[in-house]
Amino acid sequence: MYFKFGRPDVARRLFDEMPQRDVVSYNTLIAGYSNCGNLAAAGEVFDGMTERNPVSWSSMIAGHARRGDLVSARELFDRVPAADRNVVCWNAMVSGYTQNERFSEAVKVFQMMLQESRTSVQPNEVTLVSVLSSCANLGALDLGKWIDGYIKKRRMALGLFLGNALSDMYAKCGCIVEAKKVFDRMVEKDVISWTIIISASAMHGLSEEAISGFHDMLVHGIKPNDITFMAILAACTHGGMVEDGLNYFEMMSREFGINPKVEHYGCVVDLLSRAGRLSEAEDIINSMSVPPNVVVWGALLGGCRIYKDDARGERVVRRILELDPEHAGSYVYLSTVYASFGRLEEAAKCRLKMRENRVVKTPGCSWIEVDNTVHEFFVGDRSHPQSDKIYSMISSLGPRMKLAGYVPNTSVVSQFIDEEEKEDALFMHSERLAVAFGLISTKEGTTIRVVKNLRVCTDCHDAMKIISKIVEREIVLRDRSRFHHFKEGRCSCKDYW
DNA sequence: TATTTACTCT
Repeated sequence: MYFKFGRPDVARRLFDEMPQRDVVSYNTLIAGYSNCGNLAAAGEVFDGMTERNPVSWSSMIAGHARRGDLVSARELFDRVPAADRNVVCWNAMVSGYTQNERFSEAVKVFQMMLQESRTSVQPNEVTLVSVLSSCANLGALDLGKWIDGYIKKRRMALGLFLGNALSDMYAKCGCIVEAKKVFDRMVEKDVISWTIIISASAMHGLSEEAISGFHDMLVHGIKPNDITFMAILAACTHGGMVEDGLNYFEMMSREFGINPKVEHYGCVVDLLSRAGRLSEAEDIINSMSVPPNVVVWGALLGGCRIYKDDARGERVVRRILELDPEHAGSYVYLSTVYASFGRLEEAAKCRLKMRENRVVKTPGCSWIEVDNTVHEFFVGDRSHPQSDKIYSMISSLGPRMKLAGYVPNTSVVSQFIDEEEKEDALFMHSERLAVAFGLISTKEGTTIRVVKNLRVCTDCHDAMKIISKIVEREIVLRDRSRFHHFKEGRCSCKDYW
């Protein structure tokens, strides 16, 4: 109780004054310290215990995981005596990885658990919710489907948590129909269930469905929250429905009393910027009720890049670098703009600054699930065991793609861009590697599903359209914010993204 | 006394 009031000192005094202390009193103290992030104190108490139970262990594991220290969490987990390693200990480890975006590790631990669980513990709802969340992030549809089967086999109830996690997994793995089926099967639905469906429609470019989902939700008496509005704004952005988006943005505070956060401004600025309404977007930033962050300015910068508004772009970059001198996107943008004008000296200065400030770009990474295994590819990756086959598949596609009308993006700019960019151009983008691997390792005609950590570039987007046509395969590519369904030379996003 | 779902830009 005193921990909840932010008074660990009082809690500790009470503990020290107790006439006798059992394992429960120790555990309470550990949980208290660990909840308020004081792992040093928690560890001291833990180390001093003569007798521990699963509660002591899981509190410690969860405490470290919450602070992002997965190494310590895992060390503790590996030290848990077999007799104490109950389902909550496993869950603390799986959810620890999930919450720290270490999705593959979460899946690995879950698979370890299944190995052991034949004799001892069985996964429960909490385990499955965490693993499903990891599957959703990884786009691991096979494992997700397996878990769906497991839920059915064990006749587990589809409560709010499990139903939402399952529905979201299907949505993020590209199966929006399945996601809706799960949603329909759920007896009880909350704001999260509805938000998942709205956001799923948005991700798949089904703006109308997202909007009708929003209104259905209101009819069912569920109040939208701030995240629901993020989903509906994203739907408008992906569909290019600017006026609708602006209306929902206004409705949010006027009708639902939700004050826009910096995230909502991010959505609206993105909405306007992608549609080319750059000065309106800039006006919004300059009149925001909360200070704009790098994300908001970054959304406007994206618009400046698409619509080649260099003057505004320069202004925006200056604001971004004030907030984050290491903002990689700004430097890349600047060097491209300078180079396109032939201002090579400025471009070179820009590269120098990047090096001085140790700017690190997030490397492009894509992954594909084949036979229950997630295969990961980075830009220009040659580390995959089947690398030779992958690259020869790509080369063999080349001439066929050109015949079908594919023109690689060899604009003048590419000669002047910085070294890293050049590497990108020379090496293969990760999504092509993943798709090529899919082509050589799956049956003819099956859909290829790839997930990418960044947005797909125009060149790869063109390439994917052509590939889908010449190999007669559907390619489903999930990028950072949405799905592209490539089929017969076309993309579901209608080239607006 | 311990563990669980949706989230803006590059």
